[in-house]
Amino acid sequence: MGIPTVERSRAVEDYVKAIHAIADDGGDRSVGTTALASHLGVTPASASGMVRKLATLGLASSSPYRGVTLTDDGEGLALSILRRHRLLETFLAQRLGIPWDRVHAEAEVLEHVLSVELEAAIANNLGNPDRDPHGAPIPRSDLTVEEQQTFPLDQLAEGDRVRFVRIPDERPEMLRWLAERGIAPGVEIELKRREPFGGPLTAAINGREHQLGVELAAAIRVEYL
Amino acid sequence: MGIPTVERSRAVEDYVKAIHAIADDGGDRSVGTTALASHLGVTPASASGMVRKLATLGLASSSPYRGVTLTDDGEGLALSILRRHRLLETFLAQRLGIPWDRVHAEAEVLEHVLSVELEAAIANNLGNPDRDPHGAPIPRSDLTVEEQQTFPLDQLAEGDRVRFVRIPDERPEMLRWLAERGIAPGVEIELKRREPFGGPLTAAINGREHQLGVELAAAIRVEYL
DNA sequence: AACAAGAGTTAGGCATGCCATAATCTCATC
DNA sequence: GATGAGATTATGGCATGCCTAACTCTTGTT
Ligand SMILES: [Mn+2]
Ligand SMILES: [Mn+2]
Ligand SMILES: [Mn+2]
Ligand SMILES: [Mn+2]
Repeated sequence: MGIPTVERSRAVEDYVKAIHAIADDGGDRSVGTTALASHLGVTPASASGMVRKLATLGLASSSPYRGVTLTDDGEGLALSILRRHRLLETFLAQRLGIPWDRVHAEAEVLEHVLSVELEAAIANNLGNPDRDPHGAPIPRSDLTVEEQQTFPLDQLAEGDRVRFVRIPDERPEMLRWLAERGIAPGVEIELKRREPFGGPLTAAINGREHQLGVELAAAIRVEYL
Repeated sequence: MGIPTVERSRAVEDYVKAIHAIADDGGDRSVGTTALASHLGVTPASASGMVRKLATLGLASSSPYRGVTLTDDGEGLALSILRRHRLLETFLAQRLGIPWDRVHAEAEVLEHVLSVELEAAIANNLGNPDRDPHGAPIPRSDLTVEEQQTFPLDQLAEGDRVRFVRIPDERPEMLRWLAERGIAPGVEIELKRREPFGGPLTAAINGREHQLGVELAAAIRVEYL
């Protein structure tokens, strides 16, 4: 633990964030070098080197050939970056009217530069929001996160009625497609039909029917009502 | 001219800004390497090297041993950074309630990272302000700047009545001292007395008399009513 | 139990970027 | 035309982060 006083390079922060992200959706096991590397678009050798560095910085621990795990410090750093990222996205969308498909790219840069004071001011200005524009939970200032069980829309059965919870923020085209149709976290969705063989899903949303491709349906996370 | 599309390092931007700043208050002549170096806290050798680099980037032109001048491109870059800086200061102070003595440090970092879109959104959100919290003019989006003649408060004669126009943003203590007394750009000032030998000035501001040290009085720029 | 394939690591380098010291050079002035 | 302040060059150091090539583990299969 401990308040991050040290200067952390952008690369270090992005690696830590990546390790956190990969571990998180693979159910918390340790992260492989290759997965990490491909996530960041570098070679495994590079990732391996950086992992060693993260270890000396006390951010990760890795037994060679066994994968990486974040230390408590590393986990804290990851969460604090995630907090800044999501607060920024929320602020940009809500206060500056930046479309939700573009806030991610901006936040990706600003997250590495935001001062503690500014982070606090933004959180305060927004009334300490729980979720970012894409429905992702914003880590609280004590770095706890509300966990919630969600399901990908493509696993529903016909007739299921659910609420749209969240969607990844990295795919602008998807976000734009949804925005054009007024589909955003919070709306109710009823699954009408699903075509076999990777066919589209038909869903009723806001009183209209929409055809959702499999990729999209897999990206949309929902909760049961 | 031309829209800055290329990646410019933070150092490059700060050098250009420094050249602009030094040239600007010395009445536009070319800037010496040593002055530039000491302004940035590096050795003349380093500044010399960077100046050569700025020249290859088309941002500055320098005849060796004769000092540096910004090219039109360089001037444009300087002004655009200045615009971002001052928009940021205004935004932070006005929308996020950051005290005016702290906005400078934040802006100093963010100015290098702000996207064009965000700059526009901020300007728009603020209603395209003319001046930052310290009274400095904000370059317009076409990079023109309103020039205005001002005088340092310490050059006034007893009895002069003036308006506080601006104050440098780099000295937090000064700013805090002023803020505590409700003295900010826009207020009227009447010079009551000046003590000789570098003594303080007595000025009536907001219906109260204040003793202003020489340094402070020299930093405060005013216009005649 | 041996082995191959895949995952991971190490070694060696390269590129960028920025700055410093030391030595040298230039130019304006006396 | 000597001098000294200012400027430049030559070298080198350090920090970052990436790559390729070659090697070593680990593990699942046979
Ligand atoms: Mn990032
Ligand atoms: Mn998001
Ligand atoms: Mn700066
Ligand atoms: Mn200012």
